[in-house]
Amino acid sequence: MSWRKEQRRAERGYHHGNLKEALLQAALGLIAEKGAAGFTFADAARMAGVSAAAPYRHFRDRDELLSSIAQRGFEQFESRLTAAWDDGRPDTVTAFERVGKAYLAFAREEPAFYNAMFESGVPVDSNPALQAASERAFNIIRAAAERLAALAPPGTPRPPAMMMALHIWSMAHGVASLFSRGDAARRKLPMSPDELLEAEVLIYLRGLGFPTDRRSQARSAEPPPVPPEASSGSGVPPGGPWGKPK
Amino acid sequence: MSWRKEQRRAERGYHHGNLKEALLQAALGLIAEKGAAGFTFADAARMAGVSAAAPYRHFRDRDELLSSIAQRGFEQFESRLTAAWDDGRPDTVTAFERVGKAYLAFAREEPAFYNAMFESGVPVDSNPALQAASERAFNIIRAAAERLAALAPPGTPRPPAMMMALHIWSMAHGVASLFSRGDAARRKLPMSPDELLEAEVLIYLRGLGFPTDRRSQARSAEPPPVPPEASSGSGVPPGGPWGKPK
DNA sequence: CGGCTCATGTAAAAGCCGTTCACATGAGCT
DNA sequence: AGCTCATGTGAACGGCTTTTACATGAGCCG
Repeated sequence: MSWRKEQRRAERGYHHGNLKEALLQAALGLIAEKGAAGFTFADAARMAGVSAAAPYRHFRDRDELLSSIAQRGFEQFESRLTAAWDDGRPDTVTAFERVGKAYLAFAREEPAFYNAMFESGVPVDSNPALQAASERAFNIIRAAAERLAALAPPGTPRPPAMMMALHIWSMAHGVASLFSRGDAARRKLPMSPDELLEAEVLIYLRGLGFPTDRRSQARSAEPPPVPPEASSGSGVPPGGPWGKPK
Repeated sequence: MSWRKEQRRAERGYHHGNLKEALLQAALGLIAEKGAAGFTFADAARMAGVSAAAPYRHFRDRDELLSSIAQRGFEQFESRLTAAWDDGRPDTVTAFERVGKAYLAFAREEPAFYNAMFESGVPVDSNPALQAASERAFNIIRAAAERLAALAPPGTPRPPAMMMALHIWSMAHGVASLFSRGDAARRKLPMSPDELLEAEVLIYLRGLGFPTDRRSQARSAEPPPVPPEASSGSGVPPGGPWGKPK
């Protein structure tokens, strides 16, 4: 009856316009605030200005909303990782590290998505689209690992790219999940999560025999002739991947 | 009124005997079944055979129960890690890898505890006792890293033990959280989580310059005279830390 | 042994949430 | 204008959390 309601109806088109989108946005905000566990279907409805039953016209239940958000999260995640990887430019190792940073940045800047994707208890296989999105995201890491593996110094056995990808993923997820979540109470660290992960990945790559000091890394993705000293123990950059934190 | 109730009263002593313990056990079972998110205070009360209000005599609210379980989890975790570390016997690297395996074993065998500790959204600092227990557990890893760092091959800069500990923790947590949770739907892997983590840690240690083939590792914790070839690139075990999975 | 007291448990109630169902409404088509 | 179907509403059910007033019986004190 109130003119306010009429006006709102006018602003948006039909009934609500696009309740589905509004609910997704509201849920995203609520999850960012109170976590996926604290998020409530009714709250999202209230925030969108509709009754508590309305959301059921767009989502089978609360879990489906969560799953939709997780799916969207994986899609954005994929595009961020893709951009960071930038097809291995300017060189494979640099791009690889950028992917690691992008992983952490996503966890930090999109806590709601990250929460829905990895910490909400939504099983990845609850929804084929979700599963597919998750795999597409992982495939970025996998493709990067593939390129990196191809650069393995000759003479040493070539590491399986899949394994490398899983290792990198576990490191990034471990750091993000333990140390890199914004406002929520987390552990105290002697260095930033970014630095922590960067050092971890560098040490790991060195363990695989990759030269990890920038000087020896050619700018092209094509394997340059590796100077023999680069894969020996003395190729360690002075100070190591750690060193004084800035 | 029912004789059944009377009998139960007889079996246990006073009122219930030890409701607190019964509630903790019930909650543990429920969390193992349905996850920390699905666990309900009322269910635990029902399982213990008391009214829904009774638990409030022992826990301020549901969160405090969860936090108590997380605390207990960290205590058991600490004792498991301590046993696995076994003060670095028979040699530091072997013991170190055993700690990694113990980490995964705990996540796999005590999903309820692991869930409450790391995935329930309970902030570590919600309870000083919880925080302390968590730190004690981490200190095991830290102490192990300290011993390992002391073995760093001479000539190379010594890695900070704290950083190593954080790296190892993030790897173990990453693998456990992404791949190593029992019944819940998880990703498919080309190798077991244990193998994945073992390879990851070995590569990492090699990246720090540690000799990682067993032959070159003395049984004592005292640094043996490191043969110079052990820290060079040719010290790689044939096949690398991966190789055919058994 | 009798009675007091306090910890421990119960019942009932308020408030919230998820979910369902019958019903209302209005957008777009004929 | 009228039909129809997608979309939103209101009311209702059961369940959960938490609080409050009340019950009970264990252990102590005389």
